[in-house]
Amino acid sequence: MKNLSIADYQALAEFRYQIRKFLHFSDSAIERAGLERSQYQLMLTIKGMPDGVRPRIRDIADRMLIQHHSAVELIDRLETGGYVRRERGQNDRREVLLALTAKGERMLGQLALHHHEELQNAAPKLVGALRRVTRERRQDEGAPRGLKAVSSVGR
Amino acid sequence: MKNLSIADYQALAEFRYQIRKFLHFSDSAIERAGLERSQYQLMLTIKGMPDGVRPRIRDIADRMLIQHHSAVELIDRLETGGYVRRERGQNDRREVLLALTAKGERMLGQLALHHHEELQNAAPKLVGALRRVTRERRQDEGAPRGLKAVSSVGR
DNA sequence: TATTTTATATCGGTGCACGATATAATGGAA
DNA sequence: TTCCATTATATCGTGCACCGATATAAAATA
Repeated sequence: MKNLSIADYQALAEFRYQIRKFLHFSDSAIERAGLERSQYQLMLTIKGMPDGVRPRIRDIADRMLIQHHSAVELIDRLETGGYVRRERGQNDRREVLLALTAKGERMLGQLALHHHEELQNAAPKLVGALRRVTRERRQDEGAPRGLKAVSSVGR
Repeated sequence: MKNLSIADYQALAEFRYQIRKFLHFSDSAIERAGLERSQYQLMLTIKGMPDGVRPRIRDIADRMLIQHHSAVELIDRLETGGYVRRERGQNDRREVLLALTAKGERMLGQLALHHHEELQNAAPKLVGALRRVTRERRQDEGAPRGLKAVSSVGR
């Protein structure tokens, strides 16, 4: 079985760090807005559907890679907060079709914009970390930057 | 205030989906190995330290972007499982220096290799999604692929 | 009509992370 | 030396995300 080099471990660690940093940013932005962690992503998932498709709970669960009953719980809270609307399917009355309310649209708009801006900054480091993992380096990306968060280690 | 286009929302949603997919893969690989979600990352964080640095709990917490007492809990469970070793600092006896045990090294090696392989597949889509968010398209990446997980929507 | 399948919902439990707080060693300041 | 602020780690109780098991109800099929 092939083994990884120290550089590989460092690259993997760096990639996880970059993901965590982005999600950490995301979490605090969402929390400041008064939402829960996954509520933003569920709204984004609705909004990101092709064209004007009204997703069912099943579709949301698939896209978020969670069990449908986990999606149900999230949607319960989103509906309570007035961000999302449930509507029974016309043809198939088992279905629940989802849509953002006006309030949901506004909130999602703000948060998504904030995330979009952050990603303009964060993307290069994420891409760089991925390149390091796949060893697909390019000149213009330079060497891996030092582990800033633990620069205090030299004690 | 500038607004985002539908394509922007779709790009953001796609990026979140790709991250979730990777983390979902990660979670199941880790669970199959009998570990908890963050235990792998903590071990990886130790291993990914520059040179032979023995990190303190403080360093781990900084690098994982969690509170130090959250790191303490994780390390408690890792130590119980025999993956990580605590050692009091010589100079400063408040410090706890961490190291992987042989068992920890073996486990981390397997998991990291598995992750490394997966990233060879996943990286292009992640990079593509990031490019779409930053509008930095390149010809060889093609248009955003359809939302596979919800292809069932056309019902 | 009876049975199976599909869609959503409910319940109880686990892991991750947090805030508040405690313990204990260190480093200065008086 | 004594006192106090700082730093490092640990403990306790809490909330959210997600899960497995199970329930309800509509639809599809036999």
